[in-house]
Amino acid sequence: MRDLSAELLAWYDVHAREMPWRVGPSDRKAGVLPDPYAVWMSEIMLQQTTVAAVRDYHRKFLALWPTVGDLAAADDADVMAAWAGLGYYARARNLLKCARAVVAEHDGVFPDSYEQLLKLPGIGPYTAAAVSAIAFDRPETVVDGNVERVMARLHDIHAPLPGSKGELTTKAQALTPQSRPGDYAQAVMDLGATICTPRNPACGICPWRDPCAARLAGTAAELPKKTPKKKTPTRFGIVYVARRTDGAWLLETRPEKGLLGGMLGWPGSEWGDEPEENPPYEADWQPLNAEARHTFTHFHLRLKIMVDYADIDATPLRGTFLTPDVFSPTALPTAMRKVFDLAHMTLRDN
DNA sequence: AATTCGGGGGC
DNA sequence: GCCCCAGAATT
Repeated sequence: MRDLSAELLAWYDVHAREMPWRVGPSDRKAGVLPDPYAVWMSEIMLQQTTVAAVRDYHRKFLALWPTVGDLAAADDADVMAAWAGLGYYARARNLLKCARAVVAEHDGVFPDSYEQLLKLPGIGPYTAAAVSAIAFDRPETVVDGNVERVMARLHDIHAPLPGSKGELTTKAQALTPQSRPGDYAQAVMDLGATICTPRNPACGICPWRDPCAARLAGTAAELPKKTPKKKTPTRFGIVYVARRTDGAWLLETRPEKGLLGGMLGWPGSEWGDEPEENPPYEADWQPLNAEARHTFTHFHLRLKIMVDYADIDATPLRGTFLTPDVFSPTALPTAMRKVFDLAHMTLRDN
């Protein structure tokens, strides 16, 4: 019986991807383990997000808040502003909750077990296994999109996701070695990211090409099967962009729950088929020629933009005028940033 | 089991 | 345009 994990680790020793927060295989063999805080930070940011998109944010967060204690003591608004643009903002809210829980409940030290990690905010089955394996070298099994794809192909499993997740997890667990589990977890994911890719898998140079059932059957490129998803509808909305004579912009912090929760945004209507007009204060609002278009996970959004120059003593019913010393457009989520970029062309500096 | 959460890159 | 991405929380 061949040792598949050992063969993959041999491949990983040569082909491990470079990541700023990663301790490579040679250092790990010398007994070096990464900072659990940096590993946890990377895994939260990497949820449904590419390495390329994460790199600069990870560097910025570690520079602003070098330890979990620093992050736990940070202001919520500063963390949300730093996360702006990365998406899935519940991750940022849970990031803070988790940091504060680690300080309050674990004396500022990340727990090393899957069960303890799983209890923390924002840490689910994947991230608990990843932190436990990568940061503490415990033999936990990571199951992300890469592992699902690799297992579906290795075992030629045609049952569609997400229903087949349990079966794929069982297959992945059976392969997880007791030796070098941290390297192995990263090796399977690297394999999926660089060789066993969604389209055009490079089976010819895959370390698992011989034992791969899908390669033998010629079905690798069509796996994993997924249940079909329905198409995304379009919603419409109106936003009101006001600029005061001193340069301040009228903004509001969105509710904690829901889309773009906890982020800054422009006051406006609900988003639906026919948005109602509800300006934040009475004025001669002027429509902008262009509309802001943005696509979220499950719908397209088109925002009609109304603009107004506000008097210095304007008293809005909703939102707060933020002066340039406390507001930067970089703190806006991308949809709201698109509105800013369009409105700013009209509401220029005086 | 389904839905709700962002945003960008590849094709 | 559609698919994917080191998924989690909620319903």
